[in-house]
Amino acid sequence: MRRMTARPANAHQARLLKLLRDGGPNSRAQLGDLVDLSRSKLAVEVDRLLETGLIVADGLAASRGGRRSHNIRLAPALRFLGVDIGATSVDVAVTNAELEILGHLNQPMDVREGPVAVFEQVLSMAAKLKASGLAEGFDGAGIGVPGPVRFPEGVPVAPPIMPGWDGFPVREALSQDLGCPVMVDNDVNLMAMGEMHAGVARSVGDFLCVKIGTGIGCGIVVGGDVHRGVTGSAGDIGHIQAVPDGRPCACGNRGCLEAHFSGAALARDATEAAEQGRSVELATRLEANGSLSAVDVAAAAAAGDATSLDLIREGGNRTGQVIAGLVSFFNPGLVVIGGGVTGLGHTLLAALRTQVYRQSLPLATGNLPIVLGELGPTAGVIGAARLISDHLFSPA
Amino acid sequence: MRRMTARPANAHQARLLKLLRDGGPNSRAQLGDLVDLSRSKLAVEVDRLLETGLIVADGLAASRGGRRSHNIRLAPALRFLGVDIGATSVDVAVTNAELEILGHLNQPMDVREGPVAVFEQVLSMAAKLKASGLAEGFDGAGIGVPGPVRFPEGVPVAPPIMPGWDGFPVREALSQDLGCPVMVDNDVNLMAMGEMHAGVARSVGDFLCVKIGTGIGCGIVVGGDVHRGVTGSAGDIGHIQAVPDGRPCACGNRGCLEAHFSGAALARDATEAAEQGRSVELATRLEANGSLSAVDVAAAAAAGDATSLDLIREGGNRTGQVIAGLVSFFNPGLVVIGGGVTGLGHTLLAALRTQVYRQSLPLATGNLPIVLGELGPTAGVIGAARLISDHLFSPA
DNA sequence: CCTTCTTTGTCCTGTGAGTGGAGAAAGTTG
DNA sequence: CAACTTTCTCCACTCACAGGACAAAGAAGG
Repeated sequence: MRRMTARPANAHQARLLKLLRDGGPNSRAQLGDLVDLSRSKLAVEVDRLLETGLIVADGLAASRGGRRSHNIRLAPALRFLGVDIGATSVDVAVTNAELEILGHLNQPMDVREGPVAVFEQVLSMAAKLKASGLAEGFDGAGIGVPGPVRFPEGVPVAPPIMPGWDGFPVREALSQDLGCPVMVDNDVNLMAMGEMHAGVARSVGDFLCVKIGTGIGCGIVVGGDVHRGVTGSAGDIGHIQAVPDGRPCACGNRGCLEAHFSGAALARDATEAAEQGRSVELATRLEANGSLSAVDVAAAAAAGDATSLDLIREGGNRTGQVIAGLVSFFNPGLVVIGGGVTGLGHTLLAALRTQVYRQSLPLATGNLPIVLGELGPTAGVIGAARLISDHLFSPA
Repeated sequence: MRRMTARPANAHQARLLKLLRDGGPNSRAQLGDLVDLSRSKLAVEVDRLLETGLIVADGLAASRGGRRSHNIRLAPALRFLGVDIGATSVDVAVTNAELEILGHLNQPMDVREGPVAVFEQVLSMAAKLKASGLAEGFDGAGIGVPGPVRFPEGVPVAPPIMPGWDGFPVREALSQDLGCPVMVDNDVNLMAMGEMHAGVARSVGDFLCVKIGTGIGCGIVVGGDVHRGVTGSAGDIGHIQAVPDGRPCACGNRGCLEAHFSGAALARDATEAAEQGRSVELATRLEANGSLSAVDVAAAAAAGDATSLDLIREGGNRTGQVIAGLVSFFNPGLVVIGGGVTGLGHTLLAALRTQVYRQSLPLATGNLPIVLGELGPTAGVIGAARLISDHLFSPA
C-alpha cells in the first residue's frame, strides 16, 4: 500500500511546514509574523498546502481580543518511521508529523546477522506498531546504521563492524518493503540531529555529539547541517590513536580510542578485573549473569566499587584527551555526550571535562558546555524521523 | 582619499562579478550560458553594472562566425590590498580585480612590536606600492593575523603569540588609515582561501590546509566556506597533545604539537644538535650565521645531513599523527601543507603521508591527496584579497 | 557584389509572483 | 449599541523575468 504523500511546491511552503513541525505557531496571522511574507501571499500558500492535504485547518482558537483564528496544523494522519540500528539492538518508533514519538519498540539483535535478517526484524516491528493502531501506513522512514554511509544513495560503505552490509542498497530495499520514501544515515549523525531537534542542542549551530556505545563516534554539526565528509566517514573517531603503542585494535593498529574505551572495551576490562579478583562487586555480578557489560560497571560504580570507578575515570580521561584535540580543532559551541555508556553518568563526565578544560585552548573552552544528551535511547529514532521529514518537507 | 566603490545591487550582479573575477567568460552571450538568466534580464543587470563602473565594456572580441561580442570585464582600475602578518614578517601585495598580484613586498618584522608599529610598516609598504604606479588608491583590503579573530568585528581575541593585539580594532583602524573597507581573518584561513581560489584546492569543497610556520595551524573548509568556529579559534591545532608528557609548551601544557614541531621548535632542535656536535653540517652553519632557522635545516638536509633529515622525519611523524586523527574526524577531500616549513619538501611530506595513510581509516584515506600548497608565500595575500573581494562583490 | 547563415545584442510584451490597502468577518470591552 | 481589536479575504498595482521578434554585424559561398 503505497502512500503518495504530497511535497511542498516551493521554498515558502517548505518553510511553513517546518515551522509547523517544530512547534511553531498555528494561525495564519502568527505564521505571517515569522515568514516575512505579505498576508495575501501567505494566504495563497496556506490554501495550496491545505489542498495538498499536508496541513489541515480544524476548529477555532480562543480569541485574543478580536476575531478568532483558525487552527492550522500538519495533517494529523502523517506518520514517520524512525529506525535506529545499533551494533547489538534495533530501535523502531512511529512519530506524528511534529516528530513526537507515538510508539517505540526495542529488540536485541546482532547487526552481523546481515541486512536481510535485520530488515525482517524491522518490518515485523513496524507491523506491530501499525497493528496497535498507531499508524495506517508510513509517509516516510529514516534509518540509521552503525557505519559510514554514502549519503546520496543511502548505501553503507566499508562498515567495519557490519560486514555483509557493504554496498547493500538499504534505501532502495527498505523503500520497496515499506512503500514510502526512505533516507539512510550513520547512527551517530542521527543522534546529533535528534539532539539538535528536540534535545540539548536546540538552537546551537555548531556542535559535536559524541556517542559512546559498543563503538565510539562523533556527529559533527556545522551551521545547523551535519557534516558527513567526502566519503561519509566523518566523525569516525574510534580509531584515532589515544595511546601510543597501546592495545591492539580490530582495525590492525594499536592504541585506538575504541580499543581503550567503549562499551566493548569496558566489558572486557571489567571481566578481567573480576577474574583477577580485583573487584568483589564485579566478580559477584559476573557470577550471577555469566558475563559483564557496561551496565554492570555502572551499577558497581554506583555501589561504590573502586575498581569500576577507576575504569570509568581511566576511560573518560582517554576519551577526554581525544575530545580535547577535536575541540581545539573544531571550536564547537557545545559538546554532547550520548550512547549506551552515558549510564556511567557524572563520573565519566567529570573525567571528560577535566581533560578537555585542561588541554584545550582557553578561548575554545571558555564558554563550552559539555553535557549529557537529553533524549537517551530515543535520540536516534527522533533524528531518523527528522531526517526523512526534512527531506519530504523540501521542494521536490 | 576615500574611494566609494559601488556594490552589487542584487544576487545576480554579485554572481556576475564573481564569474568575471574568477576567470570567467567576457561577453554577454558567454555569461548568459552560465547564469541561467534570460538574455534580456542579463542585459539589464550588465547595463546596471556598467553604470556603477564596476565593470567596463571596451573593444570587440574576434568574431566566432557572427557578430563580434563586446569585451566585458571588471573595472581595470580596481585595486585590492592583501596583507599577511606573520609572526616574524609582513607581506603586502596589490592585486587587480581578478586578484592577480601586481606587486608584492615582504619585510621582516616582529608582531610582538604591537599593532601600532606594525600598521605603520604596513601603511608605508602600501604607500610604496602606490608610489610605484601600481594603484591610485585601494578599493578594499584584506588582512590576516597570526591568531584567533572575532570575525564579524575584525578584532583579534586572546592571541597567544601577539600580546598587545588582544581586542585591538584592526578592521576599524586599518579602514580609517586606508580609507577603504577592510576585512580581517586568521592568517591560516586566508592561506586556505588562497589555495582554494588559485592554488591546489581549486574545485575542492571540503579540505584541510595545514600551515607550518613559526607556529602551526589548520584552515578548515566545509562546502567551500571557511569554518571559523564559535569563537574564531577553529583550526588551532598547535596545542593538541602530540606526545604524552612531552616537552613543556609556552601554553602551560606538555607535549603540544607546536612544542615538538614548528619553525621555532626546529630551529631550537637544530641549534642543540649543532652545539652537541651531532651534526657537522649544522655546526658549520651555526658558526657562519650565529643562529639557525628552519631554512638552515632544509639546506643541511638537502646536502644529505643525517641529523637534519632525522629532525624533519621526526617532526613529520608527530605532525602526521595529529593530522591522521583530524582526517579520520573530518574526512576531507584534500590536505594541503603550506607555510615556511614547506621548504623541507618531500622528506617532510613522505613522513606525513606515511603516518596518515597508516593511521587513518582506509575509507577516509582511499582517495585522499596530501600535497604541498602551490602558491607559497603568496597564498596569504591572495586569500586576503579574495576575502575582501568576496565581501565587496556581495550585495550590500 | 549579393545572398544566406551564424552569432550577438536590443526591444517589447505577456505572465506570474508578490505587495499593500480597503474592507469584511468575528470577536471583546465599556 | 458603539468603538476598538484581531483575523482573514479580495483586488488592483508593481516588478522581475522569460522569451519571441528583430536589428546589427560579421562569415562563407556563389
